[in-house]
Amino acid sequence: MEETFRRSSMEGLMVKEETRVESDGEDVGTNNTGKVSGNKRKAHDDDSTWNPPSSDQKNLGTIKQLESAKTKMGEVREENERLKTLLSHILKQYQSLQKDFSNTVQQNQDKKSTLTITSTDQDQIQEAHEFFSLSLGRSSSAFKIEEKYSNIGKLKKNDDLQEGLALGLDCKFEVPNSYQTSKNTSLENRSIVPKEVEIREQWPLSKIIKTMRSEGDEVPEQTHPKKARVSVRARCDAPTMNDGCQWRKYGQKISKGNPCPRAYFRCTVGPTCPVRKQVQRCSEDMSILITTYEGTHNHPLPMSATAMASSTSAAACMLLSGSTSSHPLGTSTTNTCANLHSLNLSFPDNYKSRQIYLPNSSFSSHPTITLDLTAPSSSSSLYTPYQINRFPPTSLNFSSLESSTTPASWSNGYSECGTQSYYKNPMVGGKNKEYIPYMAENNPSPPQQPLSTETIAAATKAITSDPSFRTALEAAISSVVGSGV
DNA sequence: CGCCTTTGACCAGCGC
DNA sequence: GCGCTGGTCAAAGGCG
Ligand SMILES: [Zn+2]
Repeated sequence: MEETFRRSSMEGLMVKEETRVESDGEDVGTNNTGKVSGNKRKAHDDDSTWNPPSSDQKNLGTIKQLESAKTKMGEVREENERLKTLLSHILKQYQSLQKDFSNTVQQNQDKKSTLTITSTDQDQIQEAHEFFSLSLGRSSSAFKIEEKYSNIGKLKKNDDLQEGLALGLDCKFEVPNSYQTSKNTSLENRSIVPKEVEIREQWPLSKIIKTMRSEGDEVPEQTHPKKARVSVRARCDAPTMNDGCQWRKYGQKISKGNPCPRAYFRCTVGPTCPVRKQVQRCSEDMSILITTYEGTHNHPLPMSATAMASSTSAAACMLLSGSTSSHPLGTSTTNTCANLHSLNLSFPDNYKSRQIYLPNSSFSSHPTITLDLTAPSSSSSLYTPYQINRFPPTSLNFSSLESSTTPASWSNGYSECGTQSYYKNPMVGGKNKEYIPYMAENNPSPPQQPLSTETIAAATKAITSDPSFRTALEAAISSVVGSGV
């Protein structure tokens, strides 16, 4: 399975690479300025030589065209080489990550050997493996995106582009600097929507959960399925964080124990998008803004919004996947995870890790991942040791990550905040075509019963110790933080 | 005019 | 059953 996927994804990569070069050639060819080494191009060249030799000027022009074509061809070849280098780089990283991951899984298994090893664990591990393979499969399209981006000459939206680039790079594949510079090459091509991603059917999580629940006979159907949440704590003076998405406020409440009202927002990018977020100031420190995301988008997202979105969906997957796979519909779970994780983001190197912990809010019935951007950067305080709760807390400390140059806004514990008017965000109004397909929660990944402590713990541990997950979360936060730039 | 925010009403879950 | 609380709805009004 895994191998199959990896292979197929590799083929996809190759095919796309070739396709790209060819199409470039054709583009160039139609302009009569370029030449590419394929047979196709030779045909073009022959065409040009068939011109009646009536005018020397025409011949001269043809020669000049040929020269420039050669030059361009050289450029294309260079780029091709770069891409190949990049590909091998990615593969190397993938392999090392896979090693890491299997190590982690093994450690996990060892630790759990004292406990009863349930089928859930096995499945989980399997899922995780499948995630890797599938995500690489996705990365082929991601790679395509990269390629396309590499052709964008102007770097106006460089930040967003980087996000887009990173978005495609699953499993912490980092873009080599040499490659990044290659974005300076000319040519214009922005149609960057891999169909394979677009096509994916999209299921609201709640629907899925209900479906799953109805399959499981003993569990009574609940009106509010427990959706995983991602909570972000950041210092922010503005009323809300600008995460690149479009939100409509649909409610406000003064919650108990906090004088500051909690605002409820709903994603309005897609008409049926189930994503919600809650924004509330911390009662202890009013400068801290707590933003809680719930659900995953079922529509394409602006570049600036994808990181956060993928993080939430990844979190949802992470927290919900643990108990499902022992059921007949486990395959769907796997898919979900694959989808979600495939959206993992690698990030431009300059992000310092932050605390990420999974208290799984014992106070609410929602499993929650909390990302704390407010603590001093190198703080290593671990949150909440294990407790026996419905959703046992798990803590993570990411400060040990190697990549570390903190953006100024982060190092202060401050994040960029947008204004309330998200719709004013130039990235959102449809002016930009840098939408990347974002599919998530399109497949069932719900628990059919309350998650067992061990399962959740194992799931969170396994996944969060996975570098790609860390990367994804970092990316998400970074996106939120940097989206306003 | 369309989309937004505001805000009180309403609903469901939960504990007693 | 009742009250509390969190979350959502929807009418009303504002804004560009
Ligand atoms: Zn959405």
